[in-house]
Amino acid sequence: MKRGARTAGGGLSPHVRLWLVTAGDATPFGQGRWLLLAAIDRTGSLRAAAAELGVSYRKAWGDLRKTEKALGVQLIETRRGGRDGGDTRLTANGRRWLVAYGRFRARVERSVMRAFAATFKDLQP
Amino acid sequence: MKRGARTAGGGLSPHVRLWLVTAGDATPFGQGRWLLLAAIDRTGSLRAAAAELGVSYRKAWGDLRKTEKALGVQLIETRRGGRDGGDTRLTANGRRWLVAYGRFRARVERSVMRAFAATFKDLQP
DNA sequence: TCTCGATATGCACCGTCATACATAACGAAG
DNA sequence: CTTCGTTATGTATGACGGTGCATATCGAGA
Repeated sequence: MKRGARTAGGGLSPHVRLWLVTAGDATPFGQGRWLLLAAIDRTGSLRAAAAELGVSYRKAWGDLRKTEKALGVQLIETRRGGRDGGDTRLTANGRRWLVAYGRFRARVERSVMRAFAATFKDLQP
Repeated sequence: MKRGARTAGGGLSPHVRLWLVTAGDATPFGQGRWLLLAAIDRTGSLRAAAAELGVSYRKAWGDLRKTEKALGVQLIETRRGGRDGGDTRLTANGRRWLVAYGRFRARVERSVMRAFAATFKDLQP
C-alpha cells in the first residue's frame, strides 16, 4: 500500500516523527521502540524482532533497557535457555504502550495529511 | 513560553518533528530551515540568524544552499559589501514557505496535543 | 584607496551513535 | 552432561554531521 503520502504541491511529501519523553529523561519512546514492541509481539523473540527491523540486536536490547528505565515500567518479559534458547514477550504494560502509541500515531498522521493538503495546496516547489 | 506541552499521564510530554521532502531528494525542509528563515526575516542577516539559533554560520549557509537546490526555489536574496558588510533577505517565495510551514506546523501541533491527551489519559509511566 | 563587516566556501577535527565483534550465562531437550 | 539458540553486556570500529578555522570576495563609506 505504499507508504507514499499524497503529493499536494509537487513531488512534495510530508513526514512526521512522533515521540514522548518523561520529565528530565533524554530517552524517548517513539516510532523505533514502537516498531520494536510490535515486532516482539509478532515474533516472540527480541533477536527476531531486531532482525526484522534491520537493526542490531545490541541496539534493540539497549533501547528497551533504557526505555524501561526511563518509563519506570516493565515492557517485556524474557526467558533464557531451553530448546529454542529462550524468548521475549510483551507484558500487559508493554502491550498497553504498544497500542496507545499506535493510536496516537494514527491520529496524528491523519491530521498531518489533512494539514499538508490544506497548507501546501498552491505552493509549487 | 516554554516548549512544554501538557502532561497527561505522568511527567510525559509529546514531541513532534515535521518535515517535507521532494521526490527523490534527501534534503528536507523542516523546523530547522523554518526557524532559519524566520530568524533571517527578523534580523536581515544570515550571520545574525545563525547566531540567534545557536548554529554555526557554516551550517546555516550550507543548509539554505541545499534546500534551495532541492526545492528549485530561491528563498533568500543576499548582498555583499558596504558599510554593514551586506545582508540577507527573504524572497517572496522564501516568505511564502516560511508562512506555509508555520501554518502546517501549528495545525499539526494542535492535533498532537489533542491526540496525546485523548490517548495517554490513563497510561501511567 | 583603505577599511570593515557580512557573504561565500573548502577542509580538518570531533562528538555521537550504530554496527560489529567478543563473550558469558542460561536451561530444556537429547 | 553436551548441545543449541537466545538473552545479556562490554568494547571497539566506523559512518555522519556539526564546529572551528582559514581564506577569499564584495562594495559603500571614510
